[in-house]
Amino acid sequence: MPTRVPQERRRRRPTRSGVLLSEDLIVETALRLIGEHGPEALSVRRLGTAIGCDPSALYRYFHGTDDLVLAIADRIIGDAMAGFAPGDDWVASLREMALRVRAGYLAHPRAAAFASYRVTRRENEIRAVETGIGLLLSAGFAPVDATRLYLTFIDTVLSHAAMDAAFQALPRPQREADHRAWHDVYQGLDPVAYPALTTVRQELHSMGDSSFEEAVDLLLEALAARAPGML
Amino acid sequence: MPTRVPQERRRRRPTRSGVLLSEDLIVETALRLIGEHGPEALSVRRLGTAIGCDPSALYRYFHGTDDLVLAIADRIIGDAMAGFAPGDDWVASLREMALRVRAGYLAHPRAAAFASYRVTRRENEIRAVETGIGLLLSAGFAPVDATRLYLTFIDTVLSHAAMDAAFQALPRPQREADHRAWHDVYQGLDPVAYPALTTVRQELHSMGDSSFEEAVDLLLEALAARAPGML
DNA sequence: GTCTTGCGTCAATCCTGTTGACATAAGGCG
DNA sequence: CGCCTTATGTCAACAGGATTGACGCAAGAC
Repeated sequence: MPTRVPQERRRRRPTRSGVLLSEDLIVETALRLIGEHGPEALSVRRLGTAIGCDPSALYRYFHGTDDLVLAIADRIIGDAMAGFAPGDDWVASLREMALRVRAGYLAHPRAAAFASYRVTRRENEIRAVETGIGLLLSAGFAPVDATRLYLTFIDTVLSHAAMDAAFQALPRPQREADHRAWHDVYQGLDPVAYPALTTVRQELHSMGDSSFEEAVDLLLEALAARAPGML
Repeated sequence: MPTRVPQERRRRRPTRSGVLLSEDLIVETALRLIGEHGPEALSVRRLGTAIGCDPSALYRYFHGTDDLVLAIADRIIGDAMAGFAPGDDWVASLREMALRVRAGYLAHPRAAAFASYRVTRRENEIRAVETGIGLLLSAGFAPVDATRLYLTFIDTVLSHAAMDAAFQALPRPQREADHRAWHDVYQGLDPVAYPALTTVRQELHSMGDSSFEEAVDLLLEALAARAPGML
C-alpha cells in the first residue's frame, strides 16, 4: 500500500500551484467546501482542486475518505471545546459541555450531519471524554456507571445536536415550511379522531422549535437524581 | 426531463428477463438487497440487476436515488407502528413507542439514516403524535407541558434512533473499527494526562454499545418525576 | 388493424475513490 | 558543497457510481 500516512516530521514540497500542504490546511479547506456547497461537494477531486494540488496527494495525509472524515469531526470537537474548563458544579459543567458541542455543530451544520455518529479516536475527542467521565466520577458515580452514563449523555447531546444541525442545513424555504408544518397540519384535524391534538392545538406552534436544552435538562435531572451523593 | 414518474395507471411491459416492474417490487427488492448484502449493496445498477431490468428503467418510477430512499423510508414507518395501541401505563407505553421506532429504523438502517431528519407530515406520523401527547395528557400534564415534553421525548427518540441507524449503515470495516475504538485506543493512555479514563479503563468496552434504552429510561424517569400526579 | 405513446434498453457522459508508476526536490550526511 | 535516499506531488488508469437522450418495441385505445 503506497498510502502511508501520519509521520511526525515531513519533507514538505510546494505543489504545482505553490501551496504547502498540511493536515490542517486540508481539513480547513474541507470544512470550507462543505460549508459553502454542502456535504455532497466534498470529494477527493474537488478538495484537491480547491486546495491546489493533485487529488491523489491527499492520500499522503489520509488513508482514505473515512480517515479524512474523522479528522474533520475531531476538528469540530476541538473547536467547540477550546478553552473549556470544568468547574465545581458537575451538572452545570456537563450542561456547558452540551451547549458547546451543539454550538460547534451548528457552526458547521452540513459537516455535523455525517460526523456525529463517528468515533474519531483523535486527541480532541479523547480529551472531551476524559473531561466528561471525570465530571461523573466527581459526582460520586462508580466507574461502571460513570462510563455508561457518560455514553448516554454524550450520545443524547450528539444526536440531538446533529438533528438540529441537519435542520439548520436545510434550504430556507424547506426549513420554514417544516417549522410551520405542525401548526398548519394539525389545525384542521377531526376532534373526534384526534382528541389529544385538539386539546393542545394552541400549543402546537412550539413543536417547530428545538428541544435541545430541554432534553439536556431532563437528562441532567435524571442523572442528578441517580447521583450517589443525592440521597 | 425524461424522468417522469408516478402515474396512476401504467402501461406495463415485461422486462427482457420477464419481470413486471412496479413501485412495490422495486421497494421490496431494495429492502431485500439491503437486508442481505448490507446497505452499501444498494445502487441503481445492482438494484436493476437484482430485479432483472436495466438500471435506467428505475427512473421511470423514481425521480432519483433520493426519491427511492424516501419511498423506502415511508414503508418502514408504516411497518414500525403497525398494530401499536397505548396501554394504561403511560410510561410503559411511551417506552414501547420508543423501542418500536428504533426497531423500525434499525431494520433498515441506511434508509432510516437518510430519512430521519425529514418531516413526513403523513398519517402515521400524525397518529403517533396524537398517541404520544395523549399519553402525556393522561399523566396529568397541562397542554403546554405535554406538547413541549412530547417534542423533547420524540426528538430524543428519533435522533438517537437515527444515530444508531447511521452507525449501523456504516460499511462493515468502519463499523467494527468504531465499535472497538474505545477499547483499543484508551488502553495505552498516559495515566497522568488522563486520570478519569485510567480509572474507568476496565469499563470502556461498553462505550461501543448503543445507549438508546438507557437514554429513553433516563428521560422517562425525569418525566415521571415531573408528572403532576407524582407529588 | 392502425396509431399513439409508455416504457424498457442501450450507449454515452460525467462523476467518484483509489492506486501504481514516475519524477523531482528536500534534507541528511559526508 | 554535493551526493543519495526517499518523501511526496503528479499523472494516468481503472472500476464503479448516478443520470439521461435516443431508440424501438409493444400495450392498449380506437
